[in-house]
Amino acid sequence: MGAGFYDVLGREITNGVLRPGSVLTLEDIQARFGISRTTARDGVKVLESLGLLTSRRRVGLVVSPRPAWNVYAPTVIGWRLTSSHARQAYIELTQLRIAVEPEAAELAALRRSGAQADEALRLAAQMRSLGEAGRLEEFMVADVAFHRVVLEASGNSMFAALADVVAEVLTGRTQHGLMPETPMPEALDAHDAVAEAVAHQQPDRARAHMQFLVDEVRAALEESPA
Amino acid sequence: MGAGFYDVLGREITNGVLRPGSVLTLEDIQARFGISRTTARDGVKVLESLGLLTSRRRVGLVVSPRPAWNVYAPTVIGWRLTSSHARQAYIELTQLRIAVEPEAAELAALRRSGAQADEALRLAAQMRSLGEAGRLEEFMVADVAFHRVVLEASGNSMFAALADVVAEVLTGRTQHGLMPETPMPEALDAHDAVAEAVAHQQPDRARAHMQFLVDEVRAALEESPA
DNA sequence: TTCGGTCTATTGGTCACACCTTTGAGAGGA
DNA sequence: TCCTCTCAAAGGTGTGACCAATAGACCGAA
Repeated sequence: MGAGFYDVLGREITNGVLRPGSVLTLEDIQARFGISRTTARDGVKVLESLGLLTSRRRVGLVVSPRPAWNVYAPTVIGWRLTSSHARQAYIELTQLRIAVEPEAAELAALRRSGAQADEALRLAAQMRSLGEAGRLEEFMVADVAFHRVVLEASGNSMFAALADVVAEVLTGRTQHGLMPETPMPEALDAHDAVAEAVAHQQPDRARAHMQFLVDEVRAALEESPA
Repeated sequence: MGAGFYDVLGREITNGVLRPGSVLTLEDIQARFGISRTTARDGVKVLESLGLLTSRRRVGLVVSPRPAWNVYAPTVIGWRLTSSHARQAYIELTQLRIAVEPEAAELAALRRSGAQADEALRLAAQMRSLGEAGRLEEFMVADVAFHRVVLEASGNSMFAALADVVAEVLTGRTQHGLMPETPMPEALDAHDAVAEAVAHQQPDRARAHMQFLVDEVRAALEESPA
């Protein structure tokens, strides 16, 4: 894990070890990681474009305040999810998911391609059989794929870009006790209903059933320990 | 406008002039912009971290497919909004806003600080007086500030990060005919209601009135020409 | 004393050049 | 036909030099 040295710095910043306002210099970085100026600047450039740093002449590299971070960049999401504030990150991602998925389902019902409709139906059916058979591992894979199809079918690239985020949340939910582990029958029904509504181009129904699904998540989120 | 050469390339990619799969080389870039390899690599590094490019040895710099783009990065949003597909970008941003703001309002009612409550009330009142006086320029400023406060008060950094996006959408809405230009009385009432609900910590009410506001936007979006 | 301009050391920004590392693709043999 | 081996093309890294901006110290006039 960890591609380059910038990975280390990125983690330290998102983790809070390097607090906003802290100042580094290229020389610090070169010395610390035993790399050349060229390489150090490369990494800094990345962190800069992720909103974690700003470089100022005669000053150095200043750690940016949290509101400046690109919290939607996959790299940053990854760092946050493996930091000591992972739980908070999961909660925020889940809230985002709750907000977006019903809207995405509605749009998907309007814009989905034929292939996407088939895929949604297929995955919903697969979820049912895997869920009822108790094959949880494979169930989760199908679940992730299902939500990805819906998000992509929305035709909105900003929703589609959240597919990985939702995958992350669905995969990690059990680790944080934010969701029931065993798929509940009503959830299976709701997935079916969403798939059918998307396939039959019924936006309101698609939204309603997806709303049901995320409301379950919301409830689990609210009753989970702070 | 346009910070460095990477700005030009970023625009060409998001615009579709440089299509996904196209291949550049560092030498191409150096020659085209008359810059050194170091500088060229700096820019490439940025475009890479925005998901617009991937560099592969022995091949060059390959323009990434659209799903790989970091469409939430402020830079990319800016490029898309000034590209020839600006309208599509606006629509997507607006849909995102529609999805997120009701949820943010609900959370804001639970988590807002005292100062944020005061600010929301103040801005709502200001919107009313400015709106009724027909001072549209200043009205829009207050409107933007209002929505920013709510998003920030949600306590979710991913919602807060959308404040600039919403500002962009609100500012640019008249240019795209996606919203009525004159603030309608019901909208003023709804803003007031959201502010009060947030101040009095009534999450359901806050959500409902924000929902009313974005439903107006949704309606305008649906009846606008494709 | 206070304000404003100037001067300078510090730090990032750019450049040229050399060398290392990876890898696609073609040459050549089994 | 298929596999392997080689090689050149491209990005990746390192070095040292110099340019450009600027925070902060310094100094002088009001």
